[in-house]
Amino acid sequence: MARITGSDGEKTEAAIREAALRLMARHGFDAVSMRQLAGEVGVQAAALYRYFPNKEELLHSLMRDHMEALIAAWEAVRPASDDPLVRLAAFTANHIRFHVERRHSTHVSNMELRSLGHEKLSAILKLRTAYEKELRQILRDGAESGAFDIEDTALTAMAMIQMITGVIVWFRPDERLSVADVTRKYQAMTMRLAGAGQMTEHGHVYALDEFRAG
Amino acid sequence: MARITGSDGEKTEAAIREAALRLMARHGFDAVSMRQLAGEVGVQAAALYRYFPNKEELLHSLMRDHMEALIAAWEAVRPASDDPLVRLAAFTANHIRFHVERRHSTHVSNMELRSLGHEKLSAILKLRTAYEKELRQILRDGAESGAFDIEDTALTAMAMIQMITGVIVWFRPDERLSVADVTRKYQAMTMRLAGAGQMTEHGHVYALDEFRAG
DNA sequence: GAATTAATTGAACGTTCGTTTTATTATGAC
DNA sequence: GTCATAATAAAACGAACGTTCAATTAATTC
Repeated sequence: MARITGSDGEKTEAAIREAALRLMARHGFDAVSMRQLAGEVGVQAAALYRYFPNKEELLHSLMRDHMEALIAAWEAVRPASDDPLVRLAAFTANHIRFHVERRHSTHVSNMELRSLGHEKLSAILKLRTAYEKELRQILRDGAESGAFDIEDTALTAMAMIQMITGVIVWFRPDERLSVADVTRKYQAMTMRLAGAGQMTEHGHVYALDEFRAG
Repeated sequence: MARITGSDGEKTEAAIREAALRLMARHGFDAVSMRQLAGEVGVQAAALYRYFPNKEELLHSLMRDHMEALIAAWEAVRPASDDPLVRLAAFTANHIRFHVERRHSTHVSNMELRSLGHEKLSAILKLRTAYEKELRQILRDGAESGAFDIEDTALTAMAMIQMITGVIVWFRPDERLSVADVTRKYQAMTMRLAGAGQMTEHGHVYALDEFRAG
């Protein structure tokens, strides 16, 4: 036997990606075999090689998609305003929303970098650096304009990103807090880290609904 | 051939632990084979089974050691003072020093939890929770006494831990910043997150040398 | 210096891995 | 309907995996 009734290339590829993210997020890249992945999709292992030349390419493709989607999501909501507070609030909200919605691909992208070869690793890190640069620029602008009070912008940017990415470690959407709650609280914390504390006292921009909802 | 001149059980076990941490931190638990590990130690794979009954037990042992050492390190430097600022500064300094000094075991302990079975995972998480509870208590005491201004202590504690643990992602001890520099800057950031900003303006306790040096 | 114990080797076990090859079938175009 | 092609199955490849076991030797004990 070979081709099965109702099979469809595009659907199969999407199913492979989804299953790969889910399985690899839970068990890790190495612990997921091509047979197990194929079984989850309802297909034979050999069929996977019609869509990805090998296992590492599959991982790389998943990670590239993740990073490109993250950057695209940010570019879609990036405020026209040049107010650093508005921009930082928007960045935080977008980052949290994206990572909560894509917890599987976030886990894979954050944990499996070491399973990539040199060139593929560099390609992913390049995207990551470009994204982090956005935050650094916001902080630098805010520090220059006096809106923020920051001792070390590079270090603060790293600390912020680690803090807000960490949401997915403990956050479960069906608990006491909604995504909107968490976003608001993390926005308040990034403002504190940026030294924008004095602005919070008169009910400020970064609590606007557009950033709360993400 | 069998036993080799100069061989010694204790030294071999220590060498196995060290090599396992180094290799697993770099390549991941699954990607390190018992043969590769044995080769790094200068021994045959079968010799490893004299010290650890299997690969999972080895991982569990490494993680348990890591967590117990972390808790012991904190108990050794925990201030007698009940000033929340002093305690938070000490916690931050100890956490950063410990994780920078043990970056390999930190990576393994943070990344390979999913390679543990149910019971072993629970045992490690129990230790982790006990450690995190220390920070939560500091924040709660500070919030009650008015030294801190915190909206959500549990969430703030998680955010803080993620932030300060993240140091090992980017920090390399031979760069522009010393461990003391990084510690001081992260202490300032945890104080901001705790809402203790007003205290920093009169050159406060948490900049004392004992916490800077760790 | 003989007996015992601790430490290790080397070979082997069955299993699973990523991947390739070849054959087979459903689908879409004409 | 025929035909090309896209999609998959089934079987097989060698290599590597974690682990076990019997044999062997260094160190220790008496």
